[in-house]
Amino acid sequence: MADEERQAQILQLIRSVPEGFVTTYGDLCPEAPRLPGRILSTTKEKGLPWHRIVRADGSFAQGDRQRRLLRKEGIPFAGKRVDMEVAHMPREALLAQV
DNA sequence: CTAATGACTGTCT
DNA sequence: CAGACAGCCATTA
Repeated sequence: MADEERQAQILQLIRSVPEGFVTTYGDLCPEAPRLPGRILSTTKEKGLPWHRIVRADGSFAQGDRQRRLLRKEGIPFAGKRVDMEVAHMPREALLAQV
């Protein structure tokens, strides 16, 4: 049952990311960054701001499709990647919201 | 049960 | 700055 708990926790964190900000896979699950990724690729949950989940270095996994959504939400860019200095929402901040 | 894979990450070349 | 490696967890073959 711990697995579902972990997944539910991750989903909740994803939902709590405010518009205009982004978070990383590592923040959603420091122990296994691949988990959030797998969940996002397999889950059928709707309305998830999956585009706000980016890599630790500010690059994103879904290429153009994601880039456009991010830009549309007014997320600051640093060249070709997301400006983490400004738009990054740390794990602690997400936990604090809940 | 073992091996391979994936929306990852930090460290080393 | 870009590419290669090894670690990490759960799913799939």
